[in-house]
Amino acid sequence: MAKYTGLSVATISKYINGGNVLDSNRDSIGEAVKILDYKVNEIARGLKTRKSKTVGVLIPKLDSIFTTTIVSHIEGVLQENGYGTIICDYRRDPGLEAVKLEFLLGKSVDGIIIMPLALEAEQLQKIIKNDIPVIFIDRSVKGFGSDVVMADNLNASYSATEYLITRGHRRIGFICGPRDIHTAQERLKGYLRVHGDYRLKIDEALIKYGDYEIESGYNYTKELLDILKPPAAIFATNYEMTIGAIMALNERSVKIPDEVSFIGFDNIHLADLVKPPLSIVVQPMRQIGETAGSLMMRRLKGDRTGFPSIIRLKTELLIKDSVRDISGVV
Amino acid sequence: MAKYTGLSVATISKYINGGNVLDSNRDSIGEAVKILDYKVNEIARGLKTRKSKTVGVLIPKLDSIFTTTIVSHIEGVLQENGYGTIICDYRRDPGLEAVKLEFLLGKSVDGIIIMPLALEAEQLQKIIKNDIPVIFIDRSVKGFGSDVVMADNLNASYSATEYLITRGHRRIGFICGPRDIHTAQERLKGYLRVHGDYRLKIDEALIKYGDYEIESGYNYTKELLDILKPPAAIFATNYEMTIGAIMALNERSVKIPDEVSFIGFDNIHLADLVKPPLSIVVQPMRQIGETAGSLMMRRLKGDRTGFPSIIRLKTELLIKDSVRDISGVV
DNA sequence: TTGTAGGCGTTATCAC
DNA sequence: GTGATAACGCCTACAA
Repeated sequence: MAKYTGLSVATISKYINGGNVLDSNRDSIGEAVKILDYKVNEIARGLKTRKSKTVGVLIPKLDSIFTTTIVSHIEGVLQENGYGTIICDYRRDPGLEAVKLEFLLGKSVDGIIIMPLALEAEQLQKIIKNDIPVIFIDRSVKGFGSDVVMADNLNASYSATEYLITRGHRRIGFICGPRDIHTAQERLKGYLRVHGDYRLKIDEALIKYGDYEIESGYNYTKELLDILKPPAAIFATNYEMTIGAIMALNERSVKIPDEVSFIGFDNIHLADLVKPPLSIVVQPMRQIGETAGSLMMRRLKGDRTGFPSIIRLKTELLIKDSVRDISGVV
Repeated sequence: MAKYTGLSVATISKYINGGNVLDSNRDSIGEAVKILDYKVNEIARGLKTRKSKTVGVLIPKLDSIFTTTIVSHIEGVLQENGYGTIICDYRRDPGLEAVKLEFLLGKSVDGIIIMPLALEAEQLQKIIKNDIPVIFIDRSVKGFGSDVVMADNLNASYSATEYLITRGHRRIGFICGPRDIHTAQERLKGYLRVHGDYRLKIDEALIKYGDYEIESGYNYTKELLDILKPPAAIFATNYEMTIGAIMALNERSVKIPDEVSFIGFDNIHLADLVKPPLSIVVQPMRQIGETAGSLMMRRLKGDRTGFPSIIRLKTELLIKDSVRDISGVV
């Protein structure tokens, strides 16, 4: 480039980075760019600026529509801002989680967005020595103060359960996630709190701790159906377990909502796929992704306003036909 | 590092890259690595070696389980080989498709895996001037000779249709993908060929060209139900359109398989979610991903055996209860 | 406004 | 086996 135009690399660098250059030179450089099909070498630039214009996204699994939808929107926001996204999937493997995080850092990402599983604050602290922005999505890491973008899981669960209660249901089966996962804890809290608020007794037998996988939704639904006094309604608290639950209900030919009322989670398409259409809790995946993306952009620009901010996004309870109103009946 | 150990950078470089170093030096460097928490700067290395140890994956959309499952397995294979993956989603936007491709190249990826949409050979040729390996998945780009890993769409569709035919169905509604997409063309060919092989007439009214989205599955299913002589069976040829079709069938309260037999596509979970369990064509997503990943690794290592190879992976027809056998009845 | 020179962290090529 | 030294392509003082 320098040779072609007869100018120095400094001038050209200025041109590239929008500095002041004589019009005549501007033109000739512009022409050279075309002719030589010049592209800045981001690698070389990164070496100098210590920025890669890339953020890493670390997620538990690429096969969950919840996660990928969020990631997709994060990616969209970053892309608009000239940033690339490296997506890493740690397959819900706590070992891999740390490994991949290091991998990401090794790629010199400028920031990192994590949906953590078993990561601990200490580990994180050690791995991320340089202070690049870290944003958690969906869950946070206890003891590691950083931005978090998540759904308001407690109230999501509260509302859904409340909906069942106000329709006259008293024995509500609750298929919860793992005890050590934050979202699951919150959803459980919602369930418990609404029972308290309505002065209803909790029957521990109705609470099943699954692992957010299809299998456990399937198995625990069956278990719920098999207990002595089976629940009149079942609430599954994530997408996969909702699928599992429906499978079990189908297999047993349990009529929804006549025999059991049901509320599921997460997938809006699911709602209409099943007969009858399912009432579900819908998480604002798009909003989570976009919020995380733009927050990351702000942090990247050095804006630390409100750090660490915990952003809780409202969920929506999509009402369809899977809940029977027995409030009048009772 | 050099300063700390008193050795030259050259020696250290050799150590890092596994060259011969005196045992004593080996130890002192090893110690320095620990103390200084040394990490190779991949950026600087990349600048020198012109390799980023990263491959780009360009996909139409992150929200399709078909795509993400494949990507997940690609990523797994690459990771095992020390390679990173940059995933780019072009949102089924032909404009973005080229943009993101350039973006990927800008990141100096060493190889690129593409699930193309509207990309043309010429464009590709222009964008990818340096000859990094390119592997297509699911579909290829006409006129651009490169490796392709895909499902055997023709036979997948042939078998599914044949299954319907041998069960006595003659009027089979076919919800096809866009005419200009290769997978759709192949699936259509399968449908046509089996009709030929069984000497059955084709009724054009039964073939609907959707766009692989839920909406079109929904609409065309309704259209099929509304024609004068509606089909006895419907075959939807991708995941999204299968969902749409089921929604339409549910909405109309059409009984499967009593009133209409049905075969769907792609999602194994779907099969059991719906009542009755659906017979579906299952694509070997894992295999596609792993094959593409390891093929990429081979190409990256300079092994050009069999280039360009077109790998067609067998699909499976998962038989459940959504097809009625009327062969005896007729 | 433009050019020169030095450096970012690494690898490659020589001598030694 | 080791150490200077020159790249890699870019950015940034600082000097002209």
